[in-house]
Amino acid sequence: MKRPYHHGDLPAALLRAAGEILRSEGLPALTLRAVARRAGVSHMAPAPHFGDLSGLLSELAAIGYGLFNDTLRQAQDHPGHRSVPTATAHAYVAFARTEPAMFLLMFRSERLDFGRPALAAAAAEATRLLMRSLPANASKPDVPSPATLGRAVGQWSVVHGFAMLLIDGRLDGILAAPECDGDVDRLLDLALAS
Amino acid sequence: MKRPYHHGDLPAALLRAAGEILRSEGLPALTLRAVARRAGVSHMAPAPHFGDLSGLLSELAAIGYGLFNDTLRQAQDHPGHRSVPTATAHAYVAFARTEPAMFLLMFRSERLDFGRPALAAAAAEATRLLMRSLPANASKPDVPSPATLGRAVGQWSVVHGFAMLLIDGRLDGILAAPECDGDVDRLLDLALAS
DNA sequence: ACGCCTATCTATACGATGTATAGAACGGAG
DNA sequence: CTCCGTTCTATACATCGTATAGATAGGCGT
Repeated sequence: MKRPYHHGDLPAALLRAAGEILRSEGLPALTLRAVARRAGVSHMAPAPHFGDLSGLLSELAAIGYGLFNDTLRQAQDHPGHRSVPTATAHAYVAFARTEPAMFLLMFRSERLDFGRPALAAAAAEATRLLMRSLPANASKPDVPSPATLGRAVGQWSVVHGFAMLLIDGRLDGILAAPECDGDVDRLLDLALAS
Repeated sequence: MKRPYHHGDLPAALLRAAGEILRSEGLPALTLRAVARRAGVSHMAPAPHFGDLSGLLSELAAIGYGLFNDTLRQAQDHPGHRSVPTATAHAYVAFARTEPAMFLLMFRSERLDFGRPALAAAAAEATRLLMRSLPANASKPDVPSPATLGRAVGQWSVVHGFAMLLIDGRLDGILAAPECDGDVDRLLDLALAS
């Protein structure tokens, strides 16, 4: 049962290990050496595939954006009883709640390299999906009116800020209030209604 | 010109050095050893005063919240041509733009210890100021109506999300568009108008 | 005035991390 | 079959946070 010298598909195995560590132990535990340990290789094995740490984190974040985009797409295709923008907002917050560490990794650009094609494409697709959920400018869809632009940025900002504050525990006190009774979706609806 | 063995007021000197490093070199450069180096003491000198790293970061964040609260207060007392909530929003974003590293430190609770009285008090005062900028519930100011609660959380979320996305560079593409022409305040006004 | 006691600061050590480098093992091209 | 580049290992180094032990100084009781 000796592992062969060449792994076969080490990049995929490393990304899988990184994802597991990120989910189970959080962002601070996501180190290069820990990933290599979990994948059962030496701590310098990732180098030929990902370069340095930011390389691995960026590829992992690209995968995260892929899942994120899937979530947004599904919410927009099947908004249920909600409007499309509201459904998108709930999907956004739900992703941040389900995968908080991944969400933080994705929106913490300091350790990420957006020069990587995979990450750049996935992140661009995410913003495209977020902008799509808004009523387009009829005359020229490529050049949105200031009002449309403001609505897009405003919508994104509310949802992103809500998710960030929520993950950071800043809304815990408010969530405990009897008005929402710990119901995050209800509080989000209240916030969106303003 | 030999420095005495006992510094005199090492805690203040360390916090000053930490603030300088944070401003000039950013959050990742803010290490315990770097702070001690800049203050001219051994790297274990901070321990008796701040305990571990999170202690020093928390006290520095408390100072940051103090400046932040001053900014908010001044905007609310002298809103100028803007409404009080809008002036508060602009002050919020202006602080994040002027001191991005400090802003990130303050809203990155993972390395902070909110058990520290100074930090807990300063952060609580910040949320109080943010909630104050909204029309209070006339009948029972302590128990806000759901609509008021929603408006408070919504307002905070937009502004926080806008600031976070801005600092992270996520709005750079939109800012370059001709509608706002790089004017952050204008884009914020558009976002708030939605 | 004197001696101890505690807080403060230094020196040293240890494990962990990211990265650079050199060398070993493999796989495919000629 | 040989060579060569890719992949992986082994080792080394600087840096970080922290634990521990020892040096220094200021304050307090006597």
